[in-house]
Amino acid sequence: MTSIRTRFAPSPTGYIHVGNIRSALFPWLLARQNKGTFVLRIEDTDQARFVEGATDLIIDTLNWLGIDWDEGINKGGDYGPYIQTERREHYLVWAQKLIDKGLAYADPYSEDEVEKFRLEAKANKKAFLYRDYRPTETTKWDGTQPLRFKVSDIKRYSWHDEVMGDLSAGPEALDDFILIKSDGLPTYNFAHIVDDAEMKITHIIRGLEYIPSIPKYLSLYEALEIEPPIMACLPHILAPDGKKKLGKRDGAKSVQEYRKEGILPETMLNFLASMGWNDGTEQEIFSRDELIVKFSLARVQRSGARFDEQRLIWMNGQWIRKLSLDELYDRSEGFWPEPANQATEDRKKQILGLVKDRLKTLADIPMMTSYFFAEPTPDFSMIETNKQLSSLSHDEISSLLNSAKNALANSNYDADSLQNTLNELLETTGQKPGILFSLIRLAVSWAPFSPALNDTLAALGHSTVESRLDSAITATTK
RNA sequence: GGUCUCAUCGUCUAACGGUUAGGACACCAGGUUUUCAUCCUGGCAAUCCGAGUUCGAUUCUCGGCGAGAUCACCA
Repeated sequence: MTSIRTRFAPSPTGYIHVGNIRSALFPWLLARQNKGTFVLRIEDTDQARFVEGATDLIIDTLNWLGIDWDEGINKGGDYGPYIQTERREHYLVWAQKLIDKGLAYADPYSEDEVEKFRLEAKANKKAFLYRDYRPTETTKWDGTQPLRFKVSDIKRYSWHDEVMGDLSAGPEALDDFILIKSDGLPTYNFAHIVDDAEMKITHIIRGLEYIPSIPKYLSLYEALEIEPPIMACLPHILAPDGKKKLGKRDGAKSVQEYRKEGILPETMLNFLASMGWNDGTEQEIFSRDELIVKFSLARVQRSGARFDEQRLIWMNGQWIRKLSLDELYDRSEGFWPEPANQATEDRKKQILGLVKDRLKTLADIPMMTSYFFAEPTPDFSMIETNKQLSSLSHDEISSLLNSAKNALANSNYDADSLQNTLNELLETTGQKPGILFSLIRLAVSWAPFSPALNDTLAALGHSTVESRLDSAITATTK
């Protein structure tokens, strides 16, 4: 059996959004699972929509996710080039085969004329088919006109789709579509067939918006005498707040945006895979390696799935807790608050370990940790609005803080002895933990929440705690 | 309008034709004797409608309704 070769073939027309990237993930999983080959090809035949730098963005995104390719751009391979605009001669060779067989002809009409046909068909409430207007006589194709495919076998096509099952479509789906545009570049419809054949792609995996076009491809495969590869169409990912296919127009976020919002690549991979796929068990969290082992096209869902950000964030929390501290630290680069730049790696890891259970995204790091690296700004309204603390008078507050300061002065400042000190303090002051600990917590952090008090104090250290308590006492006494 | 596809809790989903229709997110309540979170318990909540096949249908068939995709010199 020949080994599996799959591909991802994006167009460099802008950012990759989360809906697109799944058509990279699934073929990649399939290739890795079968020790096959994954190819990255750039489909840049639409010059009008070409966006400078888009290819780099695609590469960055794939790199971040850990979706690596064996052949293609930046990698080379035996079937290159892997950029369509560099493959013009390849398409011309195949086009010539069709011309020689009388299965391709020059389109004599202007765009306006074709548009008129289209409107006419619409007015008659008929589907527009170019072949209804097929010219009886054509001139030799000189490369300045569009080259059209001449469908010769108008019939119903049936084929098998690895995800959708058995599909079929009637003759209405067949037409004389354009193979090569008047600018000399092929259309997707032609180019991908040539490329996939030359690159020996065994499985084409793409979105289900291609289903209506597949009969056209099948008729072209026949004309070209190419054995069609295995095909699989993926259900759409739908916008979070609608039922429509997720698209840039509806504000679909790019993968990079989620990256900036502190989503881990592990989460993204896991989440995208589990939208429309599951292994039949109750497992929710899958690592990259587990996905590679367990993935199968046969278990891909047929209906569309909404992109649920709440679930994404939940899953991110799961992954944050699952990663080792070192792994998490690696992922945290670029998310630390400004003042943390002065801190050592060990110090940052220590703090990260403290807040790990509290993080939902990496973007929470500054809010959770900044008071460990810089003086917080006291905000006494936090005391006034606190349910437990609001009833305390200024005198009571400064007296409690003073007692705390005195008691803590003798502590060793490790988490255990601090806890002992704090417990003793509860007894001597006769206060409830909810009051005493909340007050100390606020006075040293001025944050809405923080790790366990003893851990927080230990991480801050003796002198910092003391000076923050002093400031709080001074401010209260005033 | 033509062609094509899809259909289980609000959301993501599971269920050889036989289950009290399961899990997860979200939400609600409680516990983990400091906040926030983590973690643990419990709760709420679904087979689009109608026929047919069958002893038995979420599952198979047909018809509706509904939703989506597509009908480019875009991919």
